[in-house]
Amino acid sequence: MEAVRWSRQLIPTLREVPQEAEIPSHQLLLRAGLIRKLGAGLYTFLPFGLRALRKVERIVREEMNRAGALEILMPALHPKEIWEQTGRFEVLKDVIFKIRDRQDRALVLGPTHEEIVTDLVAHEVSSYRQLPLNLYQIQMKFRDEIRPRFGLMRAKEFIMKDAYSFDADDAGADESYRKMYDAYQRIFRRCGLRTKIVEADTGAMGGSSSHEFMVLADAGEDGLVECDTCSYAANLERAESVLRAPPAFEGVGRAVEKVSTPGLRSVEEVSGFFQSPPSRLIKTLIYVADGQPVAALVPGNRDVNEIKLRRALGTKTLILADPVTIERVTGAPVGFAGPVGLKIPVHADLKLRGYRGAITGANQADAHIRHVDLERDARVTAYADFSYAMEGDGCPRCPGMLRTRRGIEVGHVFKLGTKYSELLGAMYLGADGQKKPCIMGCYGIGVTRTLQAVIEQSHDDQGIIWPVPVAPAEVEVLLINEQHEASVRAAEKLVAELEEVGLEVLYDERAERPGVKFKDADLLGLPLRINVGERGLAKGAFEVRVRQSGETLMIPMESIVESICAQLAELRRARGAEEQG
RNA sequence: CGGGGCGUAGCUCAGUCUGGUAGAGCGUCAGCUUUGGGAGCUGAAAGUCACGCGUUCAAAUCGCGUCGCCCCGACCA
Repeated sequence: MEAVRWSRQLIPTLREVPQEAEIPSHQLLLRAGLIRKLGAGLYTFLPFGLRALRKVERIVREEMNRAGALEILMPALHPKEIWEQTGRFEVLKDVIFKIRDRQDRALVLGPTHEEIVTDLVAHEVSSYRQLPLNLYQIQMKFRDEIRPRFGLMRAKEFIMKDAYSFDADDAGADESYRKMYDAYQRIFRRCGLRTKIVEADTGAMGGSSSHEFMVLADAGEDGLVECDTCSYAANLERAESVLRAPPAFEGVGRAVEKVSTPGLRSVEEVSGFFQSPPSRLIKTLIYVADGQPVAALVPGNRDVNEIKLRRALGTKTLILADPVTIERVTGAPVGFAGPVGLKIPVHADLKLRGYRGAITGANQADAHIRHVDLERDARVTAYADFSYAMEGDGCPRCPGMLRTRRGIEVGHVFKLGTKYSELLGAMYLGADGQKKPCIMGCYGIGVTRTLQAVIEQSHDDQGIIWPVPVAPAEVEVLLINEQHEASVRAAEKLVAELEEVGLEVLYDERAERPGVKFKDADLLGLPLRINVGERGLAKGAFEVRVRQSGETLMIPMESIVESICAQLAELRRARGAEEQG
């Protein structure tokens, strides 16, 4: 095989940080010459970016196959009708790219494939003997994101591995789910990623149970909580939490008192005026749920989690009321709503249970009331958990405390039930002769996002530090002086020997100064680098530099291949061990 | 969609307030020199100053409009 020579490759490294990139992984993808932008959320993979991507894909394939899933490839273009059959064209209309062919037929660019795979199975599966079945593909998805950002992290088109399981009964579906859950752990571990598995909301997908695989990173787009004591962890959209002790405020037992608060609308303004912590306020938000106004109450220091609130209310739609509605419902302009005397249903967050001595709006312009005892003074329709969990809240499962983190969602597994199989007719005939819908699960991995997450989690201020299994090549041979003939001969022989034992080698023989090549090597971040120069040759040795640790070793020329293989094995092993811990 | 920022050479940016005909560093090309952490010297190429309309004797610079990109928010599988 012809050696991969840097001078014959396209690895356009950048000395400076491109203006377009904010977070480390995005900057490094560009600076290391792995990707280039075409437009917002649209990227070209350059040769070395593609090599790393293929490595991730290979790991995903191997583990999916090992778990018994079958690879297929579905179309990216879908007739619009199939999306209308499940009602998801309406649900997803904002993110679906819609196009028309020359016959003016409506098509969409597939944002996901539940409908397509279910339609396939509806046609091809008819007996319980064909189940369980798990079909997957690795393919480009298209989503008209509201805001693409951070390079590959949230793009308009991205590569996804999506798998869909079909089972005859719940026990089988649970087993399929578990297999995928296990496979995902193996996949991310092999990619060198530390992931946190969290309970998640099922969102537009529908279904019952769901877990997300999160890569912890400050630049992550998702919030999550984890318990410092037990294994509880959840996406912030879903996270439950408890207040250990109801707060005790002064003024408990006294009668409600109206206080003039001209122009003070926000929690900050009001709590400042009363010299009270924001948690003492009861924040009252007016929503319109399925067309009906409702009040939602949360402690003043917390925000309403609308996903949890909608679930608690059991409504399809939930939007914050407009100022006109608020004034009509509360009798006061925005900023002075309170639960006392409201004529609409009042839903209170669980953390407000037992709130006494609280402050809230008076439902009258420029006035608040204090000494409010929620039970005594207001008619609360129902209590439910619909505020966002916060750092320091109690764990819902144990006496521990919750911490908040940020993460990148790289994988998501769902139990879907029979929603799609019923709508699209994916039925099978059971042993009992009964026709039943397949029980489905779906399982996604953002492949391109995973690649970026690896970089986000594994870099230093000099560049990328590739985990061996996903590195675009395993070893870089760096020729220090391309005009020194003995060095050239030694380097080329070395490259040939390394390739002989099956290693992937990048040979930097460019006519550049050593410093340039060193900097580029650190930036590109291949696990091991061998410097070939006069200094080492004089001692009959090669200088090996380990990217991760930064340590430099002098290895005798005769044992170099053996040493490199051993060190790569060690690097793989160390990463794996880290995962166990 | 709301808020903010930006758009000048391949990249990073100055010049815009106060209008006078295009700049720097890096990169590229040629040559010399140099070769262990982004060298030095000499020379060269390279920009319809995002686009359009307007104001003006004169527009990168002022006005209006459009497009693109980035960030924050809302949203999100």
